Amino acid sequence: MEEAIITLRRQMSEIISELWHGKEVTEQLIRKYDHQHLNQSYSSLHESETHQFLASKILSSFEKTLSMLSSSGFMVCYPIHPTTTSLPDQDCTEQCSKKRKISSLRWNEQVRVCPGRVERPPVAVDGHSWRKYGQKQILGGNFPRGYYRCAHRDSQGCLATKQLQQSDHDPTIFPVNHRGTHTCSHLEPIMISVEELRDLKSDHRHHHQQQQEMERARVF
DNA sequence: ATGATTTGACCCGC
DNA sequence: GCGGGTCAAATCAT
Ligand SMILES: [Zn+2]
Repeated sequence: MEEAIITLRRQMSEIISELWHGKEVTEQLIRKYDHQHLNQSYSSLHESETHQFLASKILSSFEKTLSMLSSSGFMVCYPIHPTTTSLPDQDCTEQCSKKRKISSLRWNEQVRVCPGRVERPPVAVDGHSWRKYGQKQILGGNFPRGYYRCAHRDSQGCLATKQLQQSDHDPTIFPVNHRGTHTCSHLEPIMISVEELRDLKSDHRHHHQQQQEMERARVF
């Protein structure tokens, strides 16, 4: 039983890596289409737009699958990749030596993204799901600072928060300021998903029964 | 219809 | 009053 779960975990992480890969390649494809669209190297503009539309459908299919896994309680971490790395920052140690309780839960990291992915901040690369709740221009910074909180704040009272602000000097660097650690559980949703699976199976049966009955009814 | 993002308003400490 | 952080209504996406 225990072993089966370990095996499942490993298989799931391979599946998730593959999904990330598909998502990434599709993003490359979309960028390529954008480029071609700009240069109008297509004879038909409609054809180009159709390709872009289909590619975006593929992308959202990958993203939907990933988010379904995530909301089912699986850790959907971005796999280690040569062009995308997350470096822990040094100063996370003892700037919090004062009387502050909360500050002990603060740390920084620098997320570097590949040059093609500079437009959108790398919010989900840590495997947690976040909700943006604010954005602000900060003095001396050209890029706005984005404020994110854990998506399970209401459902599980998780108070984890982070701020992202693209670096002015190197736009491929996104310094992240974490505030608070996650108290949300990933195990509970997994248990629930097992229950749901059972329900889904019976629902399916019912659905099939209903369908068969309807087919039968149509025949007669 | 539901859920997520956007964005100006609002709040709080200095 | 000013700058940084959060709220929430309007808007956007699915
Ligand atoms: Zn959390």
